[in-house]
Amino acid sequence: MLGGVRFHPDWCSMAITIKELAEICNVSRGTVDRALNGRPGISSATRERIQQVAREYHYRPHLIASSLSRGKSMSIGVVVFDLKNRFFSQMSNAISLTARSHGYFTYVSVTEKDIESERQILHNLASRRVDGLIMLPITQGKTYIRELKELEIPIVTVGNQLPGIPHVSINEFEAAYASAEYISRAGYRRICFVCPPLRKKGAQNGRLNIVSQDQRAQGFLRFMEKKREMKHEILMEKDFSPVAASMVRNGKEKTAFFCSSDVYALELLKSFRQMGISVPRDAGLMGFDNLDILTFISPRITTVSTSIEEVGKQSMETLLRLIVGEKVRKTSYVPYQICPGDTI
Amino acid sequence: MLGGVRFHPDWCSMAITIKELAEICNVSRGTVDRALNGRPGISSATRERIQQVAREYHYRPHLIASSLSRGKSMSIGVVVFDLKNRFFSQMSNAISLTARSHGYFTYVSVTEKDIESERQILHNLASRRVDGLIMLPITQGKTYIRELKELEIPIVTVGNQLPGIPHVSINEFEAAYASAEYISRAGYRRICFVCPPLRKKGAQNGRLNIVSQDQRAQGFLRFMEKKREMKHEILMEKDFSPVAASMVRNGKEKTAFFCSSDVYALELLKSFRQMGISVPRDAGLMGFDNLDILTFISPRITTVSTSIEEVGKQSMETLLRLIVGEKVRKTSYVPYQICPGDTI
DNA sequence: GTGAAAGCGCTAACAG
DNA sequence: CTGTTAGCGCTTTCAC
Repeated sequence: MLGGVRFHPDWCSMAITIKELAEICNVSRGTVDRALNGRPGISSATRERIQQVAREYHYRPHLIASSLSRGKSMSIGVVVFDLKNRFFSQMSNAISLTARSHGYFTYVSVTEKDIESERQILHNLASRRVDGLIMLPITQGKTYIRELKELEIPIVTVGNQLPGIPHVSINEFEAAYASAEYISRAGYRRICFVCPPLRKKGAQNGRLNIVSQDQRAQGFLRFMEKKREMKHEILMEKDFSPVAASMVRNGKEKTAFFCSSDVYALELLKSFRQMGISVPRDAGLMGFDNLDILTFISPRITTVSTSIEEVGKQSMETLLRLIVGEKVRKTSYVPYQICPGDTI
Repeated sequence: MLGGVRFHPDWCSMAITIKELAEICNVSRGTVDRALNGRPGISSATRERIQQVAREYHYRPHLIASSLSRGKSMSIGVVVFDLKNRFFSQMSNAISLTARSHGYFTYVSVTEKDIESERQILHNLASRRVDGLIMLPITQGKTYIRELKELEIPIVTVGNQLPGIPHVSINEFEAAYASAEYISRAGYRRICFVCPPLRKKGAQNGRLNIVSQDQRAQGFLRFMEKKREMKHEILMEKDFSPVAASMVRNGKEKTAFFCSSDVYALELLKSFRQMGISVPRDAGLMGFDNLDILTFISPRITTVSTSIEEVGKQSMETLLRLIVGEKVRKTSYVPYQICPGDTI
């Protein structure tokens, strides 16, 4: 490009810049900017002439330069455990769509439940100057929250909560409470709550964030406090199936297994089947999340629908509000719904 | 920050820049750059001093500025139909992980099988100057491929193929051929191939890319050509379940339904159950993809495992090779494996 | 309505 | 070993 002149639109393979366009059109860069970005203060004649030339030369705006200059990257970071879990992928899907409809693109990254990875990802995203962050934190604790605040980036959490940081999720507590109530109404006198090991102090120095699971447990327990006449247990072994099976075999009353996730319910159903225990004949079963794979399972597992797409959408909308400086509610709840099935 | 001086590390909330660090340390920006980015030509004494100050002031590199200056964004675009489909989300998960292990972050965006969205996304990502692109194209055709080439960005496709563009996937043709063979060996004399409507010229002007599904069909047909004594049909109605059911009821021979996706197999199994048709007693059933939800389904559906994570990983690795300018194979195949189940 | 110029924060080539 | 300087491509302010 000697002398700063381009001879043919398709001649040179390198991307054309605003500066070159300016030279070609014999105007200043400012004018090109006005023409291409719909800014005022330009005659429609020159505007169209410039737009025409830009098209001919396949001009492509350089969003990195633009970001640097405007101090906005138009990108947001999404940080989740992984995308294998349907819950997270469906949510990311909704986030990505909502973001794009507002001109934002999403960096999606997965922590694999590793605290150090999470830290690195967050810092990297901060360095990339994302305009906001939606995260499902695995970490918790004061130090961690301070670290997040020091990023000075608008953050919305989903799933697990972090005190002082805006949060979108279903009302886990209420949903679990209502589910227990639902089971009780169905006539069961004994409920066993199946959940992953909570407050596992050992792993990763007890910093793992399991607030969400914990709230489900709390909701369940609250209902049980009200219904003193009912029996309840909590099963949080890693290998819960054999224990559950022996409860079914040795218990006098028919037990309903209320699982804090559909995944556990599926596990249990599978093991029960292998052991010759029939659901709901020998035991009740209820899940949580209404994963879409349930439609293929028979018997239809009773569960709680948590409209995960809505969580994704609302978290993004909340984040956008934070980005433009509006105040937002610290916690927004998305509706849940009990989905009757054949197992309760 | 009057006079360009910062008094306290924690005093000012705005991020500190390399220029300010230079002033504080009484060195030049070049030296700070050398210290912070491990470049040679600096004494370890000043390096450590600068690093120390950078830490005190919570210096955070500005990757946007860095990208602009170096002409590399260290980000790559991932473009898929959606993340609801397990296939895509598992792949994106692997891509994201592999990318990060090489310092790249991934913009994940979903087209929802809309040609116009796909175009917009690609152009936006190009404007963001992603260093590479992994995509599962919905579009096909010469014009489209030219458009992709004009982006002048390294591209790797997965799933659907595009002539002339590097591609990573399983060998659909071979896998389908082998599956048909497997079914035949199991003693079936009649196979019905269930797939989505191929060559659907109507929708989106026939530009929809269904190469992947097509290759599965071709593999099936090739085997059938060899085995003239066997009967075969192809079922590609939208509402295939009733048709399949009537085939089971009216056919003289036991039919195996070979579905081009586990999703169809699941659908069929469900409908069959509702209609009192038992698998594999009344009909055989084979799927494709080995979706992980199959472990929860009984009977265990016979299927083909396509190690989708491997596709994600390899596509990213191929892309990285393209980015550094290495030559790559136009097509790399990832191994497939037949997963015996109880339905064939 | 248009032009000129000073950034945005970092990199890299060159001079000392 | 360290400093200087000219970009990277776009935005924005202020003159004219």
